Order: sequence, then C-alpha cells, then structure tokens
Amino acid sequence: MNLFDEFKARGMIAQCTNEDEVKRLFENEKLTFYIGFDPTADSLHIGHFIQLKIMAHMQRAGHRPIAVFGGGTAMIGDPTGKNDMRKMMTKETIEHNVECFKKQMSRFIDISDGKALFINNADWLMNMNYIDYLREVGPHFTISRMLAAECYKSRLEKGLTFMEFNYMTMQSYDFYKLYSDYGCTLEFGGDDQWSNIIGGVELIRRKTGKEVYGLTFKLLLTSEGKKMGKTEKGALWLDPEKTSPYDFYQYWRNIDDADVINCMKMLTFMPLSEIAEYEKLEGSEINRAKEKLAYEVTAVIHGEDEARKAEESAKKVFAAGGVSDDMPTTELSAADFTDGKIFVSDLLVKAKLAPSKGEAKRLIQQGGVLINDSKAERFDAFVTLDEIGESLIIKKGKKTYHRIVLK
RNA sequence: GGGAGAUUUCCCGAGCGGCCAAAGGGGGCAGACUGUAAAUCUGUUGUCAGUGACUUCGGUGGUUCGAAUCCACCAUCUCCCA
Repeated sequence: MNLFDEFKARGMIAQCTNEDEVKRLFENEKLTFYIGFDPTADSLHIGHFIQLKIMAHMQRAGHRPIAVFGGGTAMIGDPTGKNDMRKMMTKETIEHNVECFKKQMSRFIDISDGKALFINNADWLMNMNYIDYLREVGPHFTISRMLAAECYKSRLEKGLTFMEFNYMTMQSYDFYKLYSDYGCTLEFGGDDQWSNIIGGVELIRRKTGKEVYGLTFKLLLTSEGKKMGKTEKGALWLDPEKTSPYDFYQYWRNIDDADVINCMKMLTFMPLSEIAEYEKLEGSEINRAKEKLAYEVTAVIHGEDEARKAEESAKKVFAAGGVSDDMPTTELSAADFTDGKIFVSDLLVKAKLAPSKGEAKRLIQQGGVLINDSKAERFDAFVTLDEIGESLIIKKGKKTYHRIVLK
C-alpha cells in the first residue's frame, strides 16, 4: 500500500486539489513538500503531532519535507478559526518559539544531509518592501474571491482587520517562494488551512502557469466535532515540562469510547489490521484499547520508558488505589503549620488541587477529598505534623492523586 | 467625517436606581450510578471569613442616602451613510 492510500485508509485525508495526480506523484516521484507551523506558543501540541507524523512518514518514503516556521506570518496572525484577533506577539517571543519548535521537531524529523529543511519565512517576509509585494502578489488576488473564503466568513461579522486579511496572501507567497527556490510542489496542512493552501496553489498557477498541489488532513476532532486535545491548561503539549507524560497518558486513557479507534488511526503507527482487532471490542473491554492507545501515543512522543512508567503509575493508582512513586508531590516545611497542624483546605491550595480556599472547602463538603483513604468530613478538617509523618496522599475526586511530604 | 447601537462574572447571555455576587444556558468541579467511558440525576461554580465582610459588570470622573443600571468624557467593536 502506498502512503497516499495508507493516509486515506486511516481516514486522515480531508481535501485535495487533484487527488489522482497527487496519488500518482506519491508513488512515482520524490516530492518536496511543505507544512507551515505558526510559532504561537513555546511548545508544539497534539494538533501539530499529526503533521509531524505525516512528515516523518513521507520522509521515510523518500520525499523531502520542508517545515516552514512562521516567524514572519506570526507577526500578522492567522485569523482562521479565531473569533478575535490574537494578541500581537513581539518579535522576541516569536523567535524564541521558533527555536522551541525546531528543537522539538528534530526528534521526529531527520534534517541531516538536507533530507529535510527547516525554514523560517521571516527570512523573506520581514524585509519585504510593501510596494514590491503589492505589485508582485496583489494583482493575483481579488477581494471578492478572498471574502468568499470559508475562513473569513465568521470573522466578517465579528470584525476582521486589514492586517489579518492579508495573512492568506502571505502564506500563498510562502508557497510560491518555496516552489521557486526549492521546487516544492505540494503543501500539506490541517483542514482549516484549505483556504490558505489553495490561495498558494492559485498564486503559483497565475504567476508561472505551473500546477502545484494542496492536501489537507482531518483535524483531530471528538465524535461530537470538537477539537481534541483541550485540557484545563490549554492544549495537550508535547513538551513534558508543560504536560507531564503521566497527564499525557491519562488524557488518552480517559478518552471517550467513540474516539478511541479514530485516534489510533490518526495518532499511532499501529497497522490497520491490528487496529481492526481493537475495533471489535465492546463494553468495558474497550478499556484495553484505551490502554493501548495511551501507551502507543505516549511512547512515540515521550519514548518507551516514559510510556511504561506512566502506564505503571496509572495501574498502581487506579487498580490498587495505591501509591505510585512519581505522582505529583508538594513539599511542606514546618513553617506551613500552625501549632503543628494545617487545614486540609490550605493543603489543597498549596498542592494546587484547588485554586482558592473557598473552592477547597467546597470540595471537602461535597465529599471529594480523601486524606490517606479516609474522607475529610468537615470543611475545617486539619491534619497534624504527626499524621503526615513521612508522606501523605491526598485524593481529589476520582482521578487526582497528590503526595505531600515534609522537608 | 456624520448617524445608530454595543461592551456584564471562564464563554454565551438576562439584568427594573435599592430585594444584585447579579436570571438562564454552556463549560468546569464534586457526589450517585459505572468501565479511569458516555448518558442520566443531584449539588456547586467571585475572594476571605463562617452567616457577616470585601472586591467585581470596558476605563475615568460625576449625580444620588444608594449605581451594572442615570449623566459626561475616553477606549474598543458592530451596523448604516460618505
């Protein structure tokens, strides 16, 4: 099975400018293709991971990936899918983010001997002369056509600035530039990038008469159509400092039944035949699929060791209700105690299990807090230094365990 | 440049000068039921204290015993006219 069919069979492909031709090129040519990454944060997240996976697969099949970092375009901000204009980022922040992206990405993509290129579009966009740009790019876009683009529709009602409106032309120009300088003939992206991608395809056709191609991949959505990978902390980050391997593992372990198989197809390298076996599972058996998914995804991103550790911790904690060595821990010193005791509510706040004391007390009153397996009954419950001893386990709700130790 | 309207707590959205920490929904959190799932039901959702205080309704001033509600100016956004 060639790669195109593989993507297709996994249900990953969303739209393509010319499916037959792209499929043929996958099989018969060594392609140079690109995917753009806007450095809007200091870590990649799970949404980017699909793109990374695609790049890695393509590279293995002998094609040459170009990762374009939007050091220039991030100065403007992609309005696609946003309800409001993003806060403008400083040049320094953007540069820092680009460096973080590069570092993370090189674990998945081999850039030795020019087998893949990391390029920053700031290289050509930042020194662009406005008049030159308008003359070179402007004539090839009509306003009416741009306004019709899906990605602007919602924003037209909420307010779209001229600055953001230009984003599409800049991304299109990137493609043109990469086509001219590197022979890049294919742009990939998430399905929300469709408008921006065909902008580039058309720009190149108009300027050179040559046909290039665009291919979008499905976004990772829940069965209800919501974007996956949202956590209370924002996104599901690939940086272990921002989302610990354990939390990362738990996210997939707790996933909705309806989403497991799709995630396996989109996020893991498991063969389709094996996934089909998991698809047959029913009822509580589905938990086995979730364990497998969580392990596989964690292993690809954080390595086998971390995945195994996360899996073991999870089993200990949930199966035995027990203690695991690497659960989140908060250190307390004697100064945190008054007369040798500390209120449970204060404990919860210190361990960041509750944002405020009021919230902490509510948790206790609703019976959501266990201290060493016994329920904290009163909102003004407290523990003494002696009771803590070496360490003490707080359980908040059903799934959150936290250890308190004394310095 | 002229005219009309908007800005409310995490989000959407209702708010009569006092009964407004502010309806309703969503989301979040907790409890019951479960399979570390979903659905459902219940409670809860500004801060601190423990039944009272404090800070919130774009910003700054003002009117008033009392302002999310009225007035003035500023900011931002939407719509109509140029």
